[in-house]
Amino acid sequence: MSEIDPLPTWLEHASANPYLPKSERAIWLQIYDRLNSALRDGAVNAGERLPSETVLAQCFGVTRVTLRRALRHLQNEGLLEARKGVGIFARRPGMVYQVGTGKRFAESFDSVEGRMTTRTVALTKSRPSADAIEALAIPETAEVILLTRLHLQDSYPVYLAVKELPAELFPNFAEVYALDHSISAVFKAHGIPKFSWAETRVSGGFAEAEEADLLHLTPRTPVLRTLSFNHAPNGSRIEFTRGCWPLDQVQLRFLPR
Amino acid sequence: MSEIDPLPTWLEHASANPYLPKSERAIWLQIYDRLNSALRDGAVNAGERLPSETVLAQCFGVTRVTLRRALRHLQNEGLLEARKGVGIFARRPGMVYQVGTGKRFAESFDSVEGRMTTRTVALTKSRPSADAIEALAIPETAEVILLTRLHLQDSYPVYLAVKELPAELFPNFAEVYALDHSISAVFKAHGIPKFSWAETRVSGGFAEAEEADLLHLTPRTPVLRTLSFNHAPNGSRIEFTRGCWPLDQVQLRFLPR
DNA sequence: CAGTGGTCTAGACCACATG
DNA sequence: ATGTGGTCTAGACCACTGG
Repeated sequence: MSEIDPLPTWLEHASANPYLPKSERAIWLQIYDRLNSALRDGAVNAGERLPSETVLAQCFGVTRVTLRRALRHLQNEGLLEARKGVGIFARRPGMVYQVGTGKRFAESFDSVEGRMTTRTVALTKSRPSADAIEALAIPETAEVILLTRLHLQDSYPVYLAVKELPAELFPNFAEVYALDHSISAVFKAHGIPKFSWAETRVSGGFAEAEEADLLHLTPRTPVLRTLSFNHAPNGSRIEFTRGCWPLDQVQLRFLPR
Repeated sequence: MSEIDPLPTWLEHASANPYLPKSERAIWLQIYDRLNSALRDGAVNAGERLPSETVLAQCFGVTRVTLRRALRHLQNEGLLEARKGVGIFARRPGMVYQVGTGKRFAESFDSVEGRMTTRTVALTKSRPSADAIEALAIPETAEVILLTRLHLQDSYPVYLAVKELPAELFPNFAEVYALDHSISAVFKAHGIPKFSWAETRVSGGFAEAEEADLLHLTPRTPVLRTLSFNHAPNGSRIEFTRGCWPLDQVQLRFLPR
């Protein structure tokens, strides 16, 4: 940080009345409350960097350990991201994504404000994962196309997808996909003009290092995980997707039809 | 604990070679690994109490702070539950519950091993919550039946449900429900022999104090939350349910039909 | 009452990213 | 070289639970 570096106004206020020492509520929770408000009220903007832990600890009149406890919980809730050696940054407060069923996945984001884009992180071939073997009903010696994509809203990552597809069915995957990064274009080019959603499973987990990096989360942050299956009209299974979502930023919506 | 209280065998082993001081992996993560294995391998049985934090810290040759870090993560994963003033207990490692759609909720647990039971925690009347007002399409001045139920597998809590139903539609709710604690029996008694699932929304969150207590979780543990809606054949909305699940213990499964 | 987990302090060293 | 977050120590006091 620069030489004198003035405190943000929201922090000055906190600095004056740091916390209530004999309150019912633990000190770290009071600090959590204040930071939480500052983040949700917009006193701190998304992407903005917070003062360092040392400075914050001094402002609130506590040890770094106590301060870090508050920070850790805000990270778990997806409001903050810590970058080692760099600083702590405000994430965007959770918007709700209505990821429906019955409709194609791309349409799921229609109701979202802002521009949704997709970044292709990796495209390789490999052996299928254990889940994919079962989901796609292929032998473990088969080859799959492994496609990792990151979905962004206004250049902000909100969803990480790792897809596995039977390589045998899509000999020209890379070529077609390169054109406009569209999966359905690949399907169409291989004689599958329509495909339909077969099943989705939702569970919870914790962000691995790479997931955290791509999603701008602190490692080991809780996340929502999805397993999805698509099949062709003839019933053959053509796509298996593992999804990873920041826990607070998504609301998955399922309708009977 | 009793006077001399011998260490469990799995701990003795750890005690001898506590951790690798100059390893890549952080000390607390190495401790996490050991405890994790002990819990998943069955070296510690579900419901069993661990030695106190002080004892564990000594065994692993670390401070309580470091040990507690490992414990906290195991709590987040639903493997441990800390009870203040009492001790730390092993939870049952996560089983997967296939909570389907299209079928009635009770059937969702059919595939589960062990005996599923339901405990009625509370049954009162009150004003509808904000979510319920929208979900049930009732005015905020209306009255709802507020029903809290805990679902157990072999007397182990796996799912907490808070239901809201328009009181107007079910004048004899309490009487009928008292007979065999069945919701569908109540519906039937009020002229609704059939009802169908309308929608489910899934999101994440963190266990409140009461939720944690009922589900045998440590407070602020990450959980899966569901919002479900049921309606009668004529389309009127008759039930709104908020569900809370231990993050690791559930896999929600959604099919198109 | 004694033992437990929950909280907090005041230091310290490290790996990492940036200029 | 500097400042950052990540880790760890060695104490301490508290509120709670159970016998």
